[in-house]
Amino acid sequence: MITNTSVAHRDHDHGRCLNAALLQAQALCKTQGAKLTTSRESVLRLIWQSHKPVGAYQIIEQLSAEQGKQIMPPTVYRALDFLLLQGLIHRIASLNAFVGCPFPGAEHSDLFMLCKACGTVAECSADNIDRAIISTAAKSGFMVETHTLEIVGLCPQCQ
Amino acid sequence: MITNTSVAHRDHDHGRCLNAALLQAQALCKTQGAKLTTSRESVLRLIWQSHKPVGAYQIIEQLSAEQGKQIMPPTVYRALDFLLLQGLIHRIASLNAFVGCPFPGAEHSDLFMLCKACGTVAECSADNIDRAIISTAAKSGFMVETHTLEIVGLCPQCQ
DNA sequence: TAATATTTGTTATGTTATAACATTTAAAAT
DNA sequence: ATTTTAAATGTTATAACATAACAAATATTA
Repeated sequence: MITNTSVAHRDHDHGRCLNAALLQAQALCKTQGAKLTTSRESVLRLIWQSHKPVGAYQIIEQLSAEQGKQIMPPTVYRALDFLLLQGLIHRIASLNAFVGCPFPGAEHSDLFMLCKACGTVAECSADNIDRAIISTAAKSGFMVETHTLEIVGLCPQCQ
Repeated sequence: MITNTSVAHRDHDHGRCLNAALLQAQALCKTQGAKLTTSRESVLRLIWQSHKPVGAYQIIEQLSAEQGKQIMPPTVYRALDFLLLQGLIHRIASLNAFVGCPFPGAEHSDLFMLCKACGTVAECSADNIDRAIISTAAKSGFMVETHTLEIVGLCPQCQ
């Protein structure tokens, strides 16, 4: 099991999360031959401003403010598509929002713990859950390809 | 484990699904003191036209055609809200679409198996997965309230 | 049958996301 | 170096999903 819960749902020096995410992104893109352009990196940085999922239009607004000119939706959605493709961010379907992936590059299934009090999200990859899902689906003859698991509740700090 | 996979993902007489769903809905609403009005029942019937999730605007379109007049979004969204509240339908977050609940009234957690080939969805409630989710979250000190689990893959018929 | 609560109708708008095509920038081939 | 090609970005418009706010009608209760 890998998870960032001990960081995301606790007090921590978030600058380190941000730094690590950007460095990892640069490294990952280099090995993949993918171009982490300025605009893409800006979007990634905004997403990593906290552990709370960020909506596309929030990004548009902040990016426009930063750059002193109106940024259009396609600009941001294209960056988001790129970041999703590279596995640098995830989309939280139940919120229509995006969050940084704490372990990009590493093979993992995604499970998100959304705290309904503070809004932060921790990610976790748990083999036992994956196995339970695959075997349960198999009982119905269903072949699993991917899955989305979003858990809502209270994080340790908010209980 | 309860599931409708042996129906949803197989050839079957769908008229029986539709009938059962409507009868169950009427019974459930009666015991709950909730009013299953004509308009609400129409929306439920449209959702149960198949095991494929239906978008709100698809419902608006079909309902408008049925009734020979333009139905407005709030009408449909209000019906959807009612049906969701009564547990008669579910929302599939990753698709922004709605699907009928095959076992309304029965206490169950929701797990959806979406076939990416034929588009049908089966629902399943599996204790082992629920337990795995709760215990995994607990390891992080996270208290689970609800969860959304949407599995994408191939149904038995489409493999 | 009057008062109240619930449901539905209506208008307008908010929010999220993409299509289509033009322009610019970067990379590869000559 | 310069042409060719591919990739990324800019721009305009619109599609798709969802709700706020208030008016009118219908059903329930007192």
